Amino acid sequence: MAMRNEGRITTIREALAASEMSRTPTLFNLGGLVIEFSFPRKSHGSDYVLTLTFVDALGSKLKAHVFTNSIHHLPRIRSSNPLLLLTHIQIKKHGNDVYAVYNKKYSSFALFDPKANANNCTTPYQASPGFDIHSIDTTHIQSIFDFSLHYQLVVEKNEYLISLKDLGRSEYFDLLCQVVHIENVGAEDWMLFVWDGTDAPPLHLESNLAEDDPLLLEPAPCLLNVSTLRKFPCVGSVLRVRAHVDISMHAQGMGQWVKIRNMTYETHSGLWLGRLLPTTKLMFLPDNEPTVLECKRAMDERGLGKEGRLPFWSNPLPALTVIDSSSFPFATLMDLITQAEDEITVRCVVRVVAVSPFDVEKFCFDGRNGIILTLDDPTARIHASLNGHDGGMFFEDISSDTFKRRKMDELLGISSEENTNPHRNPPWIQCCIKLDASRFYSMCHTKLVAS
DNA sequence: TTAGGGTTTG
Repeated sequence: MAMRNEGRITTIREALAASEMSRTPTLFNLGGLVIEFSFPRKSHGSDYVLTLTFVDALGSKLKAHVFTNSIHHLPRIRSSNPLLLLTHIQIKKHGNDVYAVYNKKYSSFALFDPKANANNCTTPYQASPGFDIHSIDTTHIQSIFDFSLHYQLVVEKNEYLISLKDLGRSEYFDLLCQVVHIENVGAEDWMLFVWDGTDAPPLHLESNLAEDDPLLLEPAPCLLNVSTLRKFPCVGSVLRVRAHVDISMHAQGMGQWVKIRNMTYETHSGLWLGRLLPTTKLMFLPDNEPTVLECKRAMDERGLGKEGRLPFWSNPLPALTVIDSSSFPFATLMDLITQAEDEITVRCVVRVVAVSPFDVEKFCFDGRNGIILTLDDPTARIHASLNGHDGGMFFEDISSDTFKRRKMDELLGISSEENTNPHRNPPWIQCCIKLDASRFYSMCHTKLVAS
């Protein structure tokens, strides 16, 4: 195969033009900044594959497909816009799409973090075995380094880009968000925790409440310890996103902003669960990217006091409950979960998504006896007890079991035409919740309105 | 070789 200009790095534009003209396959050296990439995965052939898009010093973009024997030999993109050098690369066409193909037999690559080595452009953080920096004209490398230091990535907005508050609007979507945590939840299963400061919409639930089912607290099995949860934001929803690929080698420090392109979602027991697709692409964004700044500004406007603690979706608040004291501070359920103090009572706006026992005739509020309520807000879901004196107070104005049943149905969003509506939509209520020294939650100072 | 893709009413 013919190599064009050995040692020289060609511009993308030049390589495309030359490959168009040439009748025989030609190899090129290319260099640029990686702006988007797929997760590493097994190809349908014998190799592992990762695709990426890079931009060169003239602003041209090109996709590259990298095939290697081992998943560990694929490029690792660990920061926003690393510098990529590709040598002995073939340009191929598929329909109207043109892309670079990395062949493990004769191609090589190297990745540099220009921000980490501004003064040393010859030390890659990762290189394929065949890579030799001395085979490339260093003046070309320097020009790409210079370009990288001034490059400002700007996310192109399109109709697929949504915020978490728009979740469910389309089956496939893009998300611009901050990664707050990554957890390995099985051999090949990873969970990504992402946040953009907005509240995911409340979901409808199955009307058919299984007997005394307190519902799941997480959309998929994944237990996080309190120290991890304490690093999560307390306002806005943190979406759990399931990934069936090893995302560990791209794992960033907490707080990295990303654009996830082409993902989807599922729902489980009224909880959102995002899902990465084999075609999902990731873009690391610098903290000063304009769309990121817009996101942060919206968060600042929401404020962090009382207003910021009220679910975006709870206005107007139906008057189903009253509280007997307004002296407790407003909090989200995540405020409560991550609370460092031993004991505290707060005011929350939540939905009652389940109750155990379901049968009101089994309700008993003697001493420590009571019921378990499953409460959620845009930030979390918890089990809270309602017992003893607080339980008595909650139902103080509700005398008969028939009335109690009607009020509980109202609270759980069960429609009176039971057989016609398969879903229920619990209304928002205000309540007080106490966290005790054993980290149990209980509802208190709250009363159902008898009407 | 593999992937490629903004996605299916047959």
